[in-house]
Amino acid sequence: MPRRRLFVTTALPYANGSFHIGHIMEYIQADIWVRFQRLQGHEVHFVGADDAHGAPIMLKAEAEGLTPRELVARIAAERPRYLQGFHISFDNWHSTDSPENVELSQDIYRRLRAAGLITTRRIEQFYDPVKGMFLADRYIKGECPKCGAREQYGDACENCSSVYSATELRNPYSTLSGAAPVLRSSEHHFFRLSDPECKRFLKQWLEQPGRLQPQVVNKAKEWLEGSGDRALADWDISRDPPYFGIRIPDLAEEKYLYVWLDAPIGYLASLKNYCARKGLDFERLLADPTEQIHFIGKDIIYFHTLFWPAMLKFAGAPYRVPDQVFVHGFITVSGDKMSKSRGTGISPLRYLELGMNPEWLRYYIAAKLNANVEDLDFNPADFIARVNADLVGKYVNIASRAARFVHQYFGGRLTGRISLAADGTGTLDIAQSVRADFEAREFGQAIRKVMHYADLVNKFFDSAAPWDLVKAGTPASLKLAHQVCSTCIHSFRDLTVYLKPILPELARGAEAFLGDGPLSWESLRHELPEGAAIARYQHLMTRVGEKQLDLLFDVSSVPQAAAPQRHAERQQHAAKEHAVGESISIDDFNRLDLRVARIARAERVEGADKLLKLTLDLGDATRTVFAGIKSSYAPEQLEGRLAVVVANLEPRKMKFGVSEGMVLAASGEGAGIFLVSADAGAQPGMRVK
RNA sequence: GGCGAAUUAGCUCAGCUGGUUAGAGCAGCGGAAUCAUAAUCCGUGUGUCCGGGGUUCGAGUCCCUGAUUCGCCA
Repeated sequence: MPRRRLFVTTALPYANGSFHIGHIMEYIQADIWVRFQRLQGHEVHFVGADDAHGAPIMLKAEAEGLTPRELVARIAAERPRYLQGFHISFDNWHSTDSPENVELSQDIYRRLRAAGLITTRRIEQFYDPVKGMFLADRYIKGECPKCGAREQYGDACENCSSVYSATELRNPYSTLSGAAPVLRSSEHHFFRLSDPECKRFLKQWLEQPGRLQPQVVNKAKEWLEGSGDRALADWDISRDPPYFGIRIPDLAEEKYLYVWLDAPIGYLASLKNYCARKGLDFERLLADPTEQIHFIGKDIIYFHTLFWPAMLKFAGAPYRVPDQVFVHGFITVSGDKMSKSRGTGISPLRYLELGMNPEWLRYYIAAKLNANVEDLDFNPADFIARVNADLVGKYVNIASRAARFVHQYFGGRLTGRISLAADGTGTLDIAQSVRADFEAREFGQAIRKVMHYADLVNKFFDSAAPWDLVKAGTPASLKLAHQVCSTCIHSFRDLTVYLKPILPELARGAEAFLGDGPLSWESLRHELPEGAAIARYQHLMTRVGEKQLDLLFDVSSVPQAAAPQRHAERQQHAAKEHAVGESISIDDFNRLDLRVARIARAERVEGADKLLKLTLDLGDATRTVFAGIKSSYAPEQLEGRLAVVVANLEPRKMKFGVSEGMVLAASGEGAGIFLVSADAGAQPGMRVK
């Protein structure tokens, strides 16, 4: 097998927020593939980076009183904890806000300009006169020109789902300052994606067999070959100041490259930074026969199958077009889309903080991943069953049950293996097919085969019953017992090789037990020698506890980070997460039992920073509720007031007592909590709807 | 609204170009064993393969149509 050289990346996370479970899933997928390739003996360079530029970061930093760099640095500082925590084996982690990226981005821009693929033209856009900046659609709201719905963003109406441009909104205002935006023109730079030569190249690139998943090719071709108003448009790649980004070079006027142009170049910047660190030649490393492979989510197919290959192609050598782009779906939790606001998301940090084994998650994700662009569902009960049954019950159990005999009766030394089945169909040779599955990212299929193998070994052990053989105590029965147990250990070693890309730490423990040094795919070709000594068996993995999962999902006890937001993307309306939640039916609403309550008593709580203890009169009942409103209300202000309470909220045990409901209050980004009250005349116990 | 994808056992999912009584793991139920982290082994599935039409000797698999869900686009 020729040795391959692979340059592998994962999508760059936007540096305005912590990693969420979706990022971690992608890293796990890529990491398993990368580790598999390394076990094959291939040369792999696996890099990531923070995507640091763009308006959202600039504005968020400003809101927090930081410079964009300070904000990005804060986020960057927490990355290693996650990456190490989940055993992601990046060779390098860098940032798009780096000298390498400035150099490469400007170089690519210049080359594209020289190739005649950059044009400029003046366009009119809304401008916020107070804030002094141009406004992207998601920073403009107004009334829908079609149906008149209020509070709609500048690109589409959530009410009637019509699409328009921001300038068509009625009574538009800037969400940044509240000011009415004014039209202002400015010169923009465009990448001529619609150039016939460019389209021809993309078509050929897309159709190259084996490059992309078929679904992805279809999607990209839809965009590429659209006609009329669906035709592929040129790509606006410039932004006016103020902007946190990379200057457009050779221009007197201050203009910046759009963040989506410099973001993927960050892959190369990270590689270049890595090369400098390792004393490698960047250009040589990029050149043939290196395969350039990107793992991405389905939300950014557009950028990675159109813009990115076109940029690289027409920038020319040493840049090279991606050889493969592997697209995965999203992770859902119990069938629900990940949603921080509903608390169904899994916090990777919390997972680690609870001391949960990262390899449980790696295994579970691997077991459910295939090469399709399909969403993957995290189901807690399934997670427990899968991990405990497969890893502890089947795989680890093999070593555990066989090792004792080897030590007790055979001096801790192995003999050769025998056939697993009485009929001689024996050693199950799944090495080739498991290898093909890993290569094709059909991890679920690989695991199915591996676990089938583990099943066979357990059956073999059971039917051979070495405990009876040693009891019989004849030389022949002892010899057979030795062979049976040794065979299990040999098989356990095979299984460990197969699982090593997924479970690197567990494999380390198994390697220590087997005493044969680090395992690789090559290890499958020879077995442990006659008389090889194994170490005493120690537990390799504990079971997942139900309680741990309860804690993982008990989001009410941890403050949730704000939903991380990607930067401007055509395909994603990230900003909506901050706006109105998804719609619910009237039945959903009716499930809430909201009642008017009179605050009979309000007391400070000893030892609580934020809580007040409220005794509520609901007309026919009295409730005790702990409310986190201490920062805004003195207890004596509250007594006698009317409030609105969620009466059918599950009682919640808190440090200071049981809270039997929740008092409604409003709060925003700034300080201040504002209790919702009922107008005079309302009586305690009245239903609110 | 247009285009596309999905819908298979309680759960998570396999089922290639249509072909014998539709599968796996887990859960459940019944049993065995006791080496092993109560792990393991044996037995056990009457599933409108989303609904309805059609093509065919034969359809989970092809065509049409409807429903639901989800994307992309307008």
